[in-house]
Amino acid sequence: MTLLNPPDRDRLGVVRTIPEATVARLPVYLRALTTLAEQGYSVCSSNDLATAAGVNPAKLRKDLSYLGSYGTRGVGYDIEFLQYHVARALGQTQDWDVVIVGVGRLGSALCAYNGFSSRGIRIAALVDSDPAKVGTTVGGLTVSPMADLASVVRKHGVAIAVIATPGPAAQDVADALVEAGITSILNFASALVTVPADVIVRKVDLSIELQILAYHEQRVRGVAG
Amino acid sequence: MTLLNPPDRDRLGVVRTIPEATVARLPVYLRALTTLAEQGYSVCSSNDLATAAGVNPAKLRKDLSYLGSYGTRGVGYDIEFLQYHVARALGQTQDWDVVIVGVGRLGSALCAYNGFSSRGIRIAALVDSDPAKVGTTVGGLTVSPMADLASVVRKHGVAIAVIATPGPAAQDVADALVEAGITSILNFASALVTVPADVIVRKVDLSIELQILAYHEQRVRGVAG
DNA sequence: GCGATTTGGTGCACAGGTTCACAAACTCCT
DNA sequence: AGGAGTTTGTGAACCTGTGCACCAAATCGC
Repeated sequence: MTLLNPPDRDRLGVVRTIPEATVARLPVYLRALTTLAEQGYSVCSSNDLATAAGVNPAKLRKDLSYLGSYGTRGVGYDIEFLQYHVARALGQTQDWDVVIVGVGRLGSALCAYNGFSSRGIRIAALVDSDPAKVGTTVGGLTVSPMADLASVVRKHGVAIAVIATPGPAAQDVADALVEAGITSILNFASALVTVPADVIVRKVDLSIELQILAYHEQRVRGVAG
Repeated sequence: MTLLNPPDRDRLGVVRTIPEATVARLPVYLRALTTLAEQGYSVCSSNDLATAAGVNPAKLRKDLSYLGSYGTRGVGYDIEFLQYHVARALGQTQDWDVVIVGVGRLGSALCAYNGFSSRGIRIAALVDSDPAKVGTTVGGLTVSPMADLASVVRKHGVAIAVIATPGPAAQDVADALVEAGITSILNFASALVTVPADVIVRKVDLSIELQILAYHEQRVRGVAG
C-alpha cells in the first residue's frame, strides 16, 4: 500500500505521519475512552487506558504521541480532551457515508448493526444486482439497482463502499465502484480484488479467521496426543 | 500472544515454527491453489501462485519453505501436492466443529455462509440466551439455550467458538465458553474480552475497519481541499 | 552429455513495530 | 520553596517481517 499524497505536517512544518499499526488501534482507544467516560472518569493514566484497551501502556503512550502531546505528566489524560483529539485524528469530526453492495444476509446484518452511527459511519445506500431485491426496504433504506451506483455515489458524496456479495461477483463490483468514484473499499467477499493504486482495499475474511484458529488448535492438539 | 506448547519439530528434530504472519497467509494460498486447479492447471510457478494470491513471489516462496520443500526447481509446484501439504499444515486434514453464540443477524449470516464447509469448518451448534430464539431452527440447526453450552461443547468435541452477541454480553459469554472448555474464540462483539493465557482470541470489528478507511479518506481529502 | 534457461530455496540487509528504561514535567505535602 | 511521588514523552535496543539477490537444482534443446 503506497500513500502518494504528502504527509501531514504540524504547524512547525515537521512531518507527522501516523504509523499504520497505530491507526488500527486508535478506534480501540476511542472506544475505551468512551467506556471510561461512561463509568464516570474524567481523567485517566496511560495505565488505565491501556488496560481498558488491552494493550501495553508504553505502546499506548507512543501511539498517542504521534497525534501530539495531549497528556499532562504527573496527572494523566483528560478523557474528553483526548477523545476529541483521537476522533479528530481519525477524521470523525464529520460523518462518513458508506454504500453497501450486496444485500444478502451479511449485507443486511451490517445494515442493521447499530454500532456505526456513534463512530462517524452512516450507511447511506444499499445496492444489489438482484432485481428481486431492488426496491425492497432493508433497515429503513430502499435497495437500488447496480445501474444507479454512480448516481447514488455522486448524490451522497460517498467515498467508502462495502462489498458483501458472493466471491465471484466481487471483482466486477469493485470495478464498478472504482468507476463510480469510490476510493476506499471494505471487502467481505472471499475473493481477491485488484484496484488502481489510489484505491484502498481492506479485506475481512471470516473463514480465514477460523482457519487460523484451527491451526493453533491443531498445534496444541498435536502435542497433547 | 505466547505459545506455551513446545514447537513442532521435523523428523530430524529441527525446530519448525511457522511465523504468525505466514499462518495468516496460508489460507489465502490454499484458496488461490483451488482457483488455479479449477482453471485446469496442475502445476504453477511461485510467480503464478503469488499473483493469484496477491503477494510478492519471494514472500510466497519463503512462506512455503516453512512447511517444507514441496516445489521442484525449474518446474514449479504441483498444485494438488501443495494443496495437500498446505491443508495439512493448517490442520485441515480434519473438520473443526464450531459453536456460534448469539443468533442475531450476524450469527444467522455466519450460519448460512457456505464458504466454511470446504475449508474444514463445520458449524456444529447454535446457542443463544434469548428464550424466544431457543428451539427455533436456523440454517438447519436448532438453537440451544446457554445453559446447555457445556454439554453441547462436550458432545461435539468443539474447541472453537464464535461470539456474535451484542458487546455488553461478550465477556460473560467468553467466561462461559472458557468454563465449557473452549480454547479458541473468534469475537465479533465490539468489546474487549479477557481470557486465560491458554485461550486464543481473535477479534473482528466491523466498525473499526470502516474507521480505518475513513482515516485514509480524510488524509487525502485534507490535501485535496 | 552439456550449456542455456527456468525456477525454488535462502542468506542478508532493511524497514517497521514493540518494549524498556529514563529524563522531563507536573502535583502534593510539609 | 523544596523534596517526594507520579506520570508522560521518547531515545534506544530488540524483534519480526519483507524483499532483493544469488545459489542450487531441475528441464530443455541440440
